[in-house]
Amino acid sequence: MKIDPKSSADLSAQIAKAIRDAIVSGDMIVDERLPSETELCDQFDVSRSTVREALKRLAAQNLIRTQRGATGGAFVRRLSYDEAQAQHVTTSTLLLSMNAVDFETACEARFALERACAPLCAERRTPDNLATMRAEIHRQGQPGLSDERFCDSDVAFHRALVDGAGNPVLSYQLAGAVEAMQPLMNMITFTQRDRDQIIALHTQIADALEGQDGAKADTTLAELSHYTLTLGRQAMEARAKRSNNAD
Amino acid sequence: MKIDPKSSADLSAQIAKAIRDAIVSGDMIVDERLPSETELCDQFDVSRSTVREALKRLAAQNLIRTQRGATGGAFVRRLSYDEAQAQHVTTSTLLLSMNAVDFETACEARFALERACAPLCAERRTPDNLATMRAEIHRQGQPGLSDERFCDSDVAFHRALVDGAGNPVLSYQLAGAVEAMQPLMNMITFTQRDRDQIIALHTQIADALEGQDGAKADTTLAELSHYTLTLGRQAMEARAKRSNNAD
DNA sequence: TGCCTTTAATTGTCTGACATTTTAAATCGC
DNA sequence: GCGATTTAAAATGTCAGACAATTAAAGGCA
Repeated sequence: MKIDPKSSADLSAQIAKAIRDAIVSGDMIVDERLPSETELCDQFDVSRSTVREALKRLAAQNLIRTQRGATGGAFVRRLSYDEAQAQHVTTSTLLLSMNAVDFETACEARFALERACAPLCAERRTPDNLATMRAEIHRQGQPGLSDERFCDSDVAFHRALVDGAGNPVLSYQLAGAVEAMQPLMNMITFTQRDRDQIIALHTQIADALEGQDGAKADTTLAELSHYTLTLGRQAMEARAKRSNNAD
Repeated sequence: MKIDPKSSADLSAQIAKAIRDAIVSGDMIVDERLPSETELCDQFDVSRSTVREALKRLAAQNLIRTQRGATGGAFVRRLSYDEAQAQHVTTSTLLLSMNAVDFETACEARFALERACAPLCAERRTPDNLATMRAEIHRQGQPGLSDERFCDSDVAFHRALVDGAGNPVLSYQLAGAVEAMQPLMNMITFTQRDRDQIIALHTQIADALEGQDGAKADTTLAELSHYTLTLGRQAMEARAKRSNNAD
């Protein structure tokens, strides 16, 4: 583990990279202890502050955990699905908001990926998955539900669908697409008619999955995708109109 | 922007979280300058080392960039697709390796997602996309190509397919699934017969996409998925046998 | 043996200093 | 007055040393 003395980058960034490479390449395994801060100072010939900044960088990426005390130190951390997912959702959300991704692009990506789960979910969905979907559908029909809560429930419904595929890697990958859409969905005002329509489609999807009819689930998802796209377009137009009037 | 004095977590982690929340929520916008380190010391009532550790955490997540000099400081950074993708690939790869995800799960996820791109790609693929695919197919057929290079080319082919859907969000999401599979694929030894088979399927896929036949592309991808799964199973069995013999 | 104290190792935080980089202001020469 | 040069100031990057807090192990005592 060495750093390039000619590089112009921050020392802490170089050191973090060196250690990260060791972890990603498998040179360091899960729960292995890194050298103590003092030892790292000697190894890289830098001060303790610099080493600490490097370690904080790794900690921010969930690559290490630290423990105080006599047998403490920094340890390679096992990246859990939940953490990876949370990280992925944050990154995806930021990516969409910072790059002004339009509703249609995000929506297309989300439903394309989600439809990929439909056949697997139809095959493997558990009673638990179905119960979650039914519960969310019920929640979506409750009067007085705010648009934001309606969206929350929508996300929960779709996550149940994705989880129903019984493939944690798939769930992890899709969480980014589904959850990152939420801020965009929150721009939409759902009329009662919109909600009824969406609930009807959700019910059809749940029915199809319960009946293990993957093809039906897929076509209904396509319908839902199309409908959501229409709602999104209307919302964006209304938004554009409002901002024009405001000028 | 405040931190909880009762929290037991590291101060630098708390400060990083406070700033991160401000960025993610949109309170701070792209290219906005954060207070200087000295100002942050005053705001949070901590030392400069602590503030710096917090800033390094944010830098590690590509949320800020820093600049030295009189008008320098830390600025909210626009997260680019490339960075987000690189981050996503690293996380996905680590997730798979650290959690000993089996070949079948990863393979299933990858092809399910990839098949989601097929119809879009058939519709929108550019001559450029097709040229890349053909070039990679040609590369895959060259004699003396190492297994690793063959895998590289395989990934490049599939990335061209994904990019052909013309949806950057989709490309970003799928990069994680496709690239993270590579270490697992690298465990496979591809015989000449395996390669011929894969090349034939790749050619069929490219033909289907060129002819804008999404359904054909999809079914061929399904075939390829099945075939890859078989190869993976064989490789895992061979590996298990070897490790048994080694005992 | 079992409980308590001490000790050592390690990370967390603070303080102060100096180096480096970059911009803006001040100065100088004309 | 204007352009070039010098200087100053502001900011991050790095270093050194100190002390606090935490934890586990070693040692001591009944």
